[in-house]
Amino acid sequence: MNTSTQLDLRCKARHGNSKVTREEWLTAARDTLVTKGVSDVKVLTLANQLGVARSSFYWYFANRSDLLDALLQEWEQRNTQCILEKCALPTDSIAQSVCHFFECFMDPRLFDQGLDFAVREWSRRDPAVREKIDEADRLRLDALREVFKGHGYGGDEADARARILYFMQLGYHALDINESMDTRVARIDSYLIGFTGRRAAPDLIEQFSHRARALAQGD
Amino acid sequence: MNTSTQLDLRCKARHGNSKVTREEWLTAARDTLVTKGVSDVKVLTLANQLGVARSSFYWYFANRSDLLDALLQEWEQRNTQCILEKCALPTDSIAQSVCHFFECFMDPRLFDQGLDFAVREWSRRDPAVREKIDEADRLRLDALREVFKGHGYGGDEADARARILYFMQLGYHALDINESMDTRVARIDSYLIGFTGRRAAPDLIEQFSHRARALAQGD
DNA sequence: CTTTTTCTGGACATTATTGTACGGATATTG
DNA sequence: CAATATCCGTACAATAATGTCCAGAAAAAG
Repeated sequence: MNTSTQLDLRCKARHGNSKVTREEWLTAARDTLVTKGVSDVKVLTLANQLGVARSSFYWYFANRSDLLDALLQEWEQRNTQCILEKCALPTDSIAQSVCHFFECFMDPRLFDQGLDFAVREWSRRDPAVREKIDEADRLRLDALREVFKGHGYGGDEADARARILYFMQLGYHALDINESMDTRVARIDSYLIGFTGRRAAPDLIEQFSHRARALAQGD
Repeated sequence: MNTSTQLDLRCKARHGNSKVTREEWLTAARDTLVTKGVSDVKVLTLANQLGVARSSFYWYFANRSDLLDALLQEWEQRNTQCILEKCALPTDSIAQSVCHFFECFMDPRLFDQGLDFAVREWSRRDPAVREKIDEADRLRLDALREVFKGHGYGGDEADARARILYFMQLGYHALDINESMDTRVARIDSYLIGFTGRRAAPDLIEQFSHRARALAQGD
């Protein structure tokens, strides 16, 4: 408890009269962006949440727009990278590649689904944000298409399957379904047939299910 | 031109000093809900759009919440019904059933994709709306699962394929992709393989492509 | 033409949100 | 301890949004 307090003090209250850090403003703002949407990210609300006066905000940020810019930059750096990395992993089967892709969405430390969706919603009202989302989608779909092509699918089918897989994953989260990991894991066999058109090796499924349940526990 | 003017008069300005109708308030509100989200549906903005004073709004609606209730009711009556109807159509092949399902999303008179997505976004901030979205998703997925089961798929695979198909469709629109109908039709063959795991009859594809292009023209 | 019904517009009160100014509190530094 | 840099809080100003009140315009009904 004592060391933990010291650690807190090293992060917060590092200088002067500080009660909250810039990071805490950003975290609160990201939470609101994800749960309530960009138009509910308000300086007053965040200040009340953090228990400080509204004016303190303007020490860390020039204005509200400055805060939103920071959030967008955070998303831009994080979410696309892990998909591209998973797609680049060499595998023996298409099923294994698809499982790698799935891992992005099962481990909250990799791909932040809520943030991705929130930014997408935001993009519908802000052309600058829209441009960045479009580029992210293009990069991710390109990577997935190459994965299918690398496992012997023709250009057209690789493109269609990449889109089905990507849109399915996005659509799943857009619906904000509340399913347990067990429920999802139970369907992985059928999903892989649907996505790849081929039956996956049983040991791959076993391996993936094990890893999925471990991730669900560890978090 | 003359008859059209008469028709306008029969709808608008039916009584007293009227300049806009309740329907016009609703239409403007629906447009804003779809393009900008629920938090941008503001009485002042709508009044400016329609060219009347803000206070006129309160003749037609008790308050802002009353307007939003009306929009939700409109969505509830429209969007789920056409999916259930298309799923209930008897067919010779699963591919034909999937094509029927697709028709909902190709004909704007049937399923309003923008409205559906906007309500989904809205539901993330309003528990009452969330309940109605959940029920709609349940009904639609149930119907799709029965379609696959009716064409010989086992329970688990039918469930997985219903979800893939539904989430793919939702995800597609969530990403707000701008593709021409020609581009989409060119992929239908590969899509059907991905969704059903079976190759569709060539004449079915030809028939569906023809109908798709006709719908794109007529609108 | 008069009365009635229907709808609009301007004025007012209230609340929410953004942004600025400045004094003051607190830990760090010398 | 004194000086400094850092951050917070109160007060003020401006704008936008909601909702209410009521006079009055305009078509419909008599």
